[in-house]
Amino acid sequence: MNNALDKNYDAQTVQREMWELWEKANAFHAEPDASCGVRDAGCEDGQNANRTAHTAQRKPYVIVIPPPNVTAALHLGHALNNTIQDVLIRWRRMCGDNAVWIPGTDHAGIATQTIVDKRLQTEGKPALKDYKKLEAEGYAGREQFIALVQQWKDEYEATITNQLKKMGCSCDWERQAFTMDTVRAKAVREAFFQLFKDGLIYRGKRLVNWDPATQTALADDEVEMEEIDGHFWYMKYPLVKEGTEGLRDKGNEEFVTVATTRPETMLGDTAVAVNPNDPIRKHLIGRKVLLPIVNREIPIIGDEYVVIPDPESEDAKAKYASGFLKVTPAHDPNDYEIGQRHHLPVINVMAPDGTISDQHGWPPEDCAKGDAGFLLGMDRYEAREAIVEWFRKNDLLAEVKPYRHSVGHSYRSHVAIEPYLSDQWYVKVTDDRLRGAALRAMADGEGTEGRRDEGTKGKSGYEGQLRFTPERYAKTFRGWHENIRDWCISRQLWWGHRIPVWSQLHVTGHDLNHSGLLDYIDAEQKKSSPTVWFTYSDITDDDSVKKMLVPYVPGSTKRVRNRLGDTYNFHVCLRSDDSEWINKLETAGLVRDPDVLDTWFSSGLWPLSVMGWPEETAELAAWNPSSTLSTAREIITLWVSRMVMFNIYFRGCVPFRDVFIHAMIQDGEGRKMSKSLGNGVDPLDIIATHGADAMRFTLALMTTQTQDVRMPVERDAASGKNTSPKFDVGRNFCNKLWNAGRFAMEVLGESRDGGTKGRRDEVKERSLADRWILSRLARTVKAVDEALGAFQFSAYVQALYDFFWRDLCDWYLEAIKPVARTDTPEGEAARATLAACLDAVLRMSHPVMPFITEKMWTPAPGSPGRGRDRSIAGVELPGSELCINAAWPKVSQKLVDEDAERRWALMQEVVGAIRNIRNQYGVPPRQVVKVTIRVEGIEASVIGDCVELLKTLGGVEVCGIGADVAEPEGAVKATVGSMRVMIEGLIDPEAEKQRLGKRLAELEKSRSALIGRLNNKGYADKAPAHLVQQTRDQLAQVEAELASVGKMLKGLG
RNA sequence: GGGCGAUUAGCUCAGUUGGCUAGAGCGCCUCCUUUACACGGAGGAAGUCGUGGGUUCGAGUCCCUCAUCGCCCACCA
Repeated sequence: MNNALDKNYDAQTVQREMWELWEKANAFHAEPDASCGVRDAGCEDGQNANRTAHTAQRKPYVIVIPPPNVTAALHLGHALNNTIQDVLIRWRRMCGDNAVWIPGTDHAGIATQTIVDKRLQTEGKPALKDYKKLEAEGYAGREQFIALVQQWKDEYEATITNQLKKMGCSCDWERQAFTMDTVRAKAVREAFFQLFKDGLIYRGKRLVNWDPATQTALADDEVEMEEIDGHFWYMKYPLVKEGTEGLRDKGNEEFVTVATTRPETMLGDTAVAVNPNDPIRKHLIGRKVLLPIVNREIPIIGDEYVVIPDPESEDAKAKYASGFLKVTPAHDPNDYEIGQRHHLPVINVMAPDGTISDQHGWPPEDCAKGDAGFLLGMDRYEAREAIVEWFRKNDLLAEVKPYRHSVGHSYRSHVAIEPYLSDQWYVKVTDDRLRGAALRAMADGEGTEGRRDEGTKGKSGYEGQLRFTPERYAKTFRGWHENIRDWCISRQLWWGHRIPVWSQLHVTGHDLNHSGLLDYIDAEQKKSSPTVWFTYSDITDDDSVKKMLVPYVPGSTKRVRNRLGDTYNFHVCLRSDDSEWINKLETAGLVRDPDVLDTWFSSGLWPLSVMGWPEETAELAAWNPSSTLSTAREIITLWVSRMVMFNIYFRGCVPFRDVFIHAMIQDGEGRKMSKSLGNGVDPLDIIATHGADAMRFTLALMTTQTQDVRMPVERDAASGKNTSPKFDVGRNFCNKLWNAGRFAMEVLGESRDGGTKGRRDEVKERSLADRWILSRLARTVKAVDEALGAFQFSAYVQALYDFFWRDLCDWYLEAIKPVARTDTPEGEAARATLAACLDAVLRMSHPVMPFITEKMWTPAPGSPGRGRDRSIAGVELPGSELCINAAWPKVSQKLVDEDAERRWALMQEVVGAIRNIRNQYGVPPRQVVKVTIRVEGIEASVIGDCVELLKTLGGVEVCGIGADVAEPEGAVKATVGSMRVMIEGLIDPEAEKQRLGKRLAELEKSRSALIGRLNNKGYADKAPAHLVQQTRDQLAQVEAELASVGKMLKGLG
């Protein structure tokens, strides 16, 4: 390795070298320290006061990465989030914590499956459809397809890992996890089993968000609303004459008119509703209508959900409403609820692909009663047109109005969601053990109102432990849980954790008993740690639509035994892939559920599963709960919520203490970055053009608490890659740091003491410059600690920037140049101070710019670091081989020196005035000018002590300082507070006299013009007042300048 | 429709219990290749802090109104 820093900073080489150095040192790896966990250590103070560095008892600091989806490479948003996490981890590691950052990836069920399918299609290869066909024919199509997805996953997992490493992420790479690897699979099985056993997982027939394209159910939050230009169709349903039910009186018909945006669902109508408070229509409640096309007779019911029409209303619904609402329980969530309230039949008229069908809940005999046959097999949109056309032809279409409204679309396939009645598995998140616990977990009163069950006496280990930053996101979290519905967890996909349930539907108790299954299960369920658990629903005397699954307790197959004649849907959950049990179940005729789990089920377990749960590992004991979760706000509901509920449920504690919600990165126009817009930026591209440190620095600088980050994107002509000039800031900072380091090392290296001789000097001996810069250092360390503790990454970077560039480089380095290389006490002290400051800067910068700081740490003997202790009085900088492991600087606040700061500020002002004058008069940089300063009182002595500094920084020769120094002839003067700074020799008196004389003439001319105008009676009386005033003001200004110029002329003699 | 956030120099943003003569970076203008750095240095111009009210000795900061933009949630009559 070189002994000195190269002239130019080569980010790419440094990144490679430093990464190898860290890997060789195994610097990222941590082992759990069994003696203490986050949960014991952290409550009283999660942020600071963590100065137990290098002692035996280390506090854990744990971050579990939000696992990126293996669907695609990481983008800038990930770069931001992972920069934040790495900053925190590296900071805490340097503070002496046992810091660990656990990496991993997410299988991202539907997203990955869809992307792989799409790619296969575009490549013209056999795609999902074809494998489904194979599977149907018994040829293991499922396995083959999953193998292809696995390939994709391997590829992208490698890509993502590489990206994170290139960014410098100091994850414990030995602990890399994947949501679908064997350890995580075990956690998923255990969690599912426990929830199943505890009655928190049930099978329900409900309206789900059905994606007819991918043919799977979606969670509520996988549905995106899109504005659609649609129509309102007003359709007339003939009233059945009272007393003549079943007959249609062709001659003298009455109608009710329903309004709908979805005419095709009318096939499944089972009622028409009116508001019981509707004075005009309520009398029709109890009557019946004959549903056109289908000839189904359906009741008119009263339900307050119905909006009473009001054409004047601002509300679109009231404006468009007809007062009659068609009720289609199978195809609309609200109608479904109305149906439940009124015990209406549920008639599903569509197949899973969105075509009209009488095979999925519409009894063929009911369908055959009317004329609906021609619609069977039509796509829902075709059927819509056909039905509208039918109504038109039969003179039953009253009106059509255009209507813009939003419609749910699949976030994957982007087709409109069909509310669809189907059998799905649900987690009963509305249970107080899940939802209630999550609400109670929130800190600072957030969540305490959610505590409804006073029976839970006192705090139970998790309450009030969860804190959001920025705080406002606690509201999002709370609101979500208050309105949550049970969570549909089954997905009709192949890529995912397969649901560990074996079922037999419509089976009699006799059959179950006969196979001996009930005996096996009884025996197993009595064990303290059973492998199987069963539930059933009795479908004999109730339609399965309403019946939920009944979880059963040990020994209670009795009920089935007692009613062997009944028919059941029978479900058995297996805790593990126990082949003996699988054999028993399948012999008995049970079949494994083909569905997989919602991807969020496994990511919800992430903080547990990465620690090896359900095994009682040392990691689990020490590192769950973790310390901080850093994530994007769009994921608070999808992910954070579920982790909190699961962790509390399975382990009785929160999964993490702090949730930091970071900003979103948008493009220059405030749009989301996305592939379709082509405005996405690959972090690797930025690393190539600007360097990893520059990227991290810039991202951290832009991360404020309130604003999303706008990132103007440019296309680099040479590479064709997207980049942004925003990252120049970071690159420039790196460059500056590099060069300041080179300068310092040169100065320290030249001297015999290497900058260590003055280290034990006393404060009183320090020069003003030393006192001042150490005061600034003390303030900076404090500011940086506070910023990082409060997740204020921008403030952290800004404080570094100001101290290093503005104070250290612009002023201190320049100030000490004359003495820095001298073999004097002052020179020694300056070198020690410089070494300490730069060393501290490297340490403080390391979390955000790890590569360059590590590089600058190691190379030269005279340089900071290399195991060398750089401490000086009040500044603790113990030696360390590597920067990554160096102790975080500890600086005494006693170094804050307000007197030195005041003196320095005064000196800076004088220098500023001098420089201003020099610039204005075009004095060449090296030309020394003569300055005289008129100053009184204490300030006189302050400035008097700064003569050398003024000389160095202002390029002046000081001719006089004092209250009554004579004003030099022909001097240029400036006022600084009560001081007067005068520089002579800049003005050629004759030329200046001429210039001023000319100006004097101009001013006098304009003065007489203004006076003339004001003396004009007409003007003074008639012109608008403000104009007159303006003229007066102008005159006053001219007078003032005249006086000034006159004085100057007099001064020139 | 409900909620949250934003609106400060040409651009991107700071401004944490009300005291600001409102800051930074980029860009712009002038000067400078001086032996750490032109990815640099010195200086400069540039804002009635979205609108309209209110509270206060004092408001970018607190309250209300409106406008514009963004996000989240709800909703296929």
